[in-house]
Amino acid sequence: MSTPTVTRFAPSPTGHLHIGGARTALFCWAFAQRVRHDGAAAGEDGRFLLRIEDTDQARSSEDAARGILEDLAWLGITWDDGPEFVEGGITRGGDSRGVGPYYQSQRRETYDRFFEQLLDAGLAYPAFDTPEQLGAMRKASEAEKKTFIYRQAADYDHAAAIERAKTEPHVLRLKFPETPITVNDRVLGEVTFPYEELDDFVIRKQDGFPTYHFAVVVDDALMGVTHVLRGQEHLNNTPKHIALQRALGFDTPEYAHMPLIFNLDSTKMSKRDKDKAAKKAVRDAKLDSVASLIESGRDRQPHAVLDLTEDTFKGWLKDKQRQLGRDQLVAVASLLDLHLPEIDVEDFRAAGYLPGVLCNFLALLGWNPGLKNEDGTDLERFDMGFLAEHFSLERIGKSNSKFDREKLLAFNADTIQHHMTDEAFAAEWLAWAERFDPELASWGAADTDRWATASAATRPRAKTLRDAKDAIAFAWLDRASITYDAKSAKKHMLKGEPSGLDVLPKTRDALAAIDEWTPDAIEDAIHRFAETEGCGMGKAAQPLRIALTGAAVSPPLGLSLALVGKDETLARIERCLAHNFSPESV
RNA sequence: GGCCCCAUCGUCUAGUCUGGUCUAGGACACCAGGUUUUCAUCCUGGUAACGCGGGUUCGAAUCCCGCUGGGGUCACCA
Repeated sequence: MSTPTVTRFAPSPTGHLHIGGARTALFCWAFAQRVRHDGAAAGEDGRFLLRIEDTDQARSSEDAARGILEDLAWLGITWDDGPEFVEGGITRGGDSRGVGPYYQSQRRETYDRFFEQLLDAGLAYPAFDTPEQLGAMRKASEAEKKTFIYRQAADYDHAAAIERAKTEPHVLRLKFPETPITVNDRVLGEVTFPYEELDDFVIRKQDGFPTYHFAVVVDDALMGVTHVLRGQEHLNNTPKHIALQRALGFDTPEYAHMPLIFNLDSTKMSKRDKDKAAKKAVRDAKLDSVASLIESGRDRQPHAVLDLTEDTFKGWLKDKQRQLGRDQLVAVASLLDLHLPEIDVEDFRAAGYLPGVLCNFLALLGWNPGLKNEDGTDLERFDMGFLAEHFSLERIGKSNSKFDREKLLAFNADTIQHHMTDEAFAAEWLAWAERFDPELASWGAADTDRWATASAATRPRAKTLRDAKDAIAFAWLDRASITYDAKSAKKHMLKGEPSGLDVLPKTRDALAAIDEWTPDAIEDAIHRFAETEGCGMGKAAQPLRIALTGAAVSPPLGLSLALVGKDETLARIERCLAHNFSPESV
């Protein structure tokens, strides 16, 4: 077998997986999959590698790394090489090629070896400038309206510096070769950077850890990465990486820099957006204390807001910079009935989006299959398998795109409503609830038949797994607390001859006579009733809906009544009949 | 500000490499009708774009130049 084509995704574990990172990972995955798919017969392999870039000691965490692995797994993005992750009997990652470890913090000796090599060859050198000195140099350059470029001093004495480095804190810098560097990008074409713009950047920090630039180049080379797909924000880093590869004697991989993703209003999609939205909502509601916030959401659980002190809260409100924790933001949002913008993969998951839909939509941001459907419309709905077969660098666009949540929502709704069976939906919905709505999950698990009915009733109306509950909220209503919507009651209960109130008792009797309380039997009974009564479906159905839910809206009656149960249905009808619907009272 | 990248409907985009078949197509959103026992769905129709200015050419959304606009980047972060 020939040398495999290897792509890699290398997140730094400083938080959840950002939606932009998810797209990068998706493209890397798809590219490797395509090679594997097309090259299988020829003995070629495509591999997707995952590496954790935790060289920033202060900001990295094991929890974050674990979270990113989970997010990727949920999306359906599998990695061939990398941290091992076992879930549902499926193992992702592992070190079958023996090029690990995949945490950069565990690769220190490797980096040290290459630092040594560079130092011996005089291609890298110790530098002793303090942050203060560097700051002053930058300031001086800025005063001259020039970009600060760090260069080795003309009288630099390498041997002396090496000696001095034995006892003094220092960083290592690359002696940048005096030549322009051309990046041959698979998306953007040839891009040349003049030597004058490139400086002797730091490759080893004072704490001994490699900088990103160094680690990424060494690891990519040693791990056999052949194709580097990353965001366009890295384009300016590429000449540095190429210079390093040359100094170290590595091959330069293929590069493909992809366009960036922004919010609809052109701002960056940032974790901060959520905090901003919450802050604005709290201010708009003129709530200036935790107590008033909890008061405003009276009937909701305060959850994590409770651990907020008044001081913290007030400080947060006043200070643009200060941010609340994730759980606290969620709590604030739920108290205010506020929809926070989804930024991280986890946000979309919590909001009830399907992973396949998210990937589909993400793939369309910057890539397009360029194919048509049979009816002549553009092909834009596809699954992971399609991506694995059709993804190509050539069809990646060059311009940035904006993330339109409306379209994502439309895709998600379409999939739930038109491309999913009730059974599949029931399973997905329950899995979602287990993670994000335990109360709903236990209600669902308690009665399988009822859950199936609930799923069948709500699926054709649900846009997300989260909003699925809305359409059948009446199932949980406490009978005594049902209030009848005045407008609907007037229209469907009082108007006409006969009025809804006249028909309802007879409808009740018809229902009471049903033996087998199933959606179909109920639906049949109501239809037969309307026919024999000659009153039309509207006259039979709408009063029932009002009795059941308090308003004239519900899923199809068979499903709605089956969901509520026979006894409860009849009880709600009785309560409704006992209610005073006189014109004055409604 | 220096350097670098980009530029088709409000948004995602097809078309650009290989100029004519583009009075620029699709999707989402929006508007107007229609179907339906409510809601949701569904069907039909509609509004809406080649940033500007120069070239090249018989002919330019497509090629070239300039301008404008947008973005990225200038750390001992990644």
